[in-house]
Amino acid sequence: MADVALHAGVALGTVSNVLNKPEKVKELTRRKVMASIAELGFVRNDAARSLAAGTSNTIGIVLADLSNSLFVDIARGAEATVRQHGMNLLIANSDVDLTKQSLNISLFEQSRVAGVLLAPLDTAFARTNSVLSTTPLVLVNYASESGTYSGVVADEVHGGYEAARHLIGLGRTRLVFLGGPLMLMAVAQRLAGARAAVAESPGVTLEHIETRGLNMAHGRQAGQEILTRPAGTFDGAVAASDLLAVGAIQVLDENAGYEVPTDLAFIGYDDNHFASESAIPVSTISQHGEEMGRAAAQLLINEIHGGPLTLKRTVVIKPDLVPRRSTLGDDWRRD
Amino acid sequence: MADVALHAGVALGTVSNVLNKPEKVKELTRRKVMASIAELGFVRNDAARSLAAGTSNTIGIVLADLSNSLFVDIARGAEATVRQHGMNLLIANSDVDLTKQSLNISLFEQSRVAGVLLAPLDTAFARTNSVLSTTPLVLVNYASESGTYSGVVADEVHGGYEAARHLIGLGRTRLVFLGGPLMLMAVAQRLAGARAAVAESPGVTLEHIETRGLNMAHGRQAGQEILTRPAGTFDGAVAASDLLAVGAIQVLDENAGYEVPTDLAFIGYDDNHFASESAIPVSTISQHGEEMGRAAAQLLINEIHGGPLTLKRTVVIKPDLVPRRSTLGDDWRRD
DNA sequence: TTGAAAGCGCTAACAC
DNA sequence: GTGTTAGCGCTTTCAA
Repeated sequence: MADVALHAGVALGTVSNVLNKPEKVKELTRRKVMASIAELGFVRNDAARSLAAGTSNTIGIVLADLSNSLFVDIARGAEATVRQHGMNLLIANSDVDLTKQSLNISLFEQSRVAGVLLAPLDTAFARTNSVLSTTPLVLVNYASESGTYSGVVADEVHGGYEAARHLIGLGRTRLVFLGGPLMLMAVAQRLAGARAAVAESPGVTLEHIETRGLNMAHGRQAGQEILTRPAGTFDGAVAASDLLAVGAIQVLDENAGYEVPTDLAFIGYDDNHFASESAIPVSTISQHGEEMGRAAAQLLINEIHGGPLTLKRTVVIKPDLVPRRSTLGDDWRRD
Repeated sequence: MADVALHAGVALGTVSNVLNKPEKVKELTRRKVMASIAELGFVRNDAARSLAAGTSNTIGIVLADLSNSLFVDIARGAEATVRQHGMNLLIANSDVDLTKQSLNISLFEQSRVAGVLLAPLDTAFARTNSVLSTTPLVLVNYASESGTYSGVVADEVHGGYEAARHLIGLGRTRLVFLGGPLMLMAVAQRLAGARAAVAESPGVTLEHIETRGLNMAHGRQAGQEILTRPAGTFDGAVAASDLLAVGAIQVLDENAGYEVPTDLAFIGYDDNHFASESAIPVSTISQHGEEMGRAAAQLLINEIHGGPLTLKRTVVIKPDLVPRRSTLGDDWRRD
């Protein structure tokens, strides 16, 4: 920076001002300095900057699983908001590993980012021992039970409710809920929501087939399970994830007897990028990942500016129904 | 750090040594210091550290598109190698935006990471103006034409060749290549490989249906195109991406007349995570993203340790055939 | 506006 | 092994 000052014939402090408070510098001086910066290929050392300034302008986000499009959406949304505030977003992937998650959090702490967004595994944030002393932390997709942190969550109960309502609205009365393990809060809540919808609809029943996970293989198993029942046992299915739905539908599809959605209408959950692209586009509940990311970033930025005593709050984002062919049948038009 | 030293009753320098060169400190002292660190909740300031040390221990990776599983795989592989060397990996997403890509690179430059991995868009790295003055940079999935940078690429020509060979080996003789635009180097090379395989097989023909992109919608259009031809025009198809293949297969599947793979065997490209999970699991060419990531990270680390005069080299990773039902039919067994 | 100077928290080289 | 000290490159007073 001294070189730049020399080259531009100004004081070192002025160069700093050009970079940080351009409005405090005469336009002409500013141009001169900028020119020198370009000519010398100068790149400001952010380590020194944040050491001296005591604050960084980057925010870190720790994602539970980059293979899950929900988290990618969250990151995308967070980035938009962060950029809007002139800050940058750096991503760390925990890859469904609690140890890595802790590591990543402390990595960001060490590098003194302005704040951290944490999108943990459903059950995984069970008291991450890394106690963020000073770094502001906002949770995404997981509620801080103790109210220690602000956070953004999707209203899973509502999502489950909407899914079941949709089927009931289509005249389905013998529902089945596919999903598990119930240890996963999100699954339990979706099921609760579906149950609530059924409870308020006389004549509608809901059975729960518990799966051991939420991916496509589990979906196939669930599909097999459905096939063991007498034909017509169910006429509507809510799956706790799109993958589950797709897997189950495949099995049902291979074994003539159950046609989707005629015999059995299916709705999934997550709005996974390929849910709309499978053979039978799957109706689903979208959690609006980008919106969650944006909201979380906003909360974090508030906290960064507001200091540690900023009121902690939890923003709840209502998921929405995205009906497709697996419930509407041919009425559904592909774009 | 001074606090820790005081608390532990040692000198400040000793605390530094405990953190950086534990072997230079007596075990007892080390434990005392660690205890104080824990008790005081001390977190080392990495900004100061890298400022003083002149080197950071984190590596940044700039990814073209987090929604593309190839890039996620690359990141995962890179992280494994980076961690193995005691360093950390931070991810930035360019989101298919050249401007963001440049921004992300300079972001990493500014924060003085030890090195940068860049996985650009196919054609997008056209002379990114950010000239990394000092920061070592290694390319992934894109070859530096000028030999300025080391890099890791998949052998696209070989991949295309293998795909076509697979179909020819199954007795298919009237092939079609789906893919485009040819502006994309990867597509052009895959096509070239397929052509090479056809050229060495007398009696086998290859037609090219050019698409305007590589996603599922383009695949559907290509499928329509195939349907306009007389039945039996083609008996084998190589698609430049899995999404393309899945889209085309869907269209063919809906319009009885073409059964996959009986009438038309299909092979895609990328080993996209859902290629194996679509209704008809799609045979594909896997680019071994994780391996590419590992190799790139290794090259970068070599360069970091070896200094700027390290020999630049390009590692080529051969993609492999992953046969599934869309070519093998019922012979293929789902796991 | 400008120039000078005091650190930010840590590493590394040096004597002890 | 341990304690001391001079910076790393920048921001930010403060007086001019």
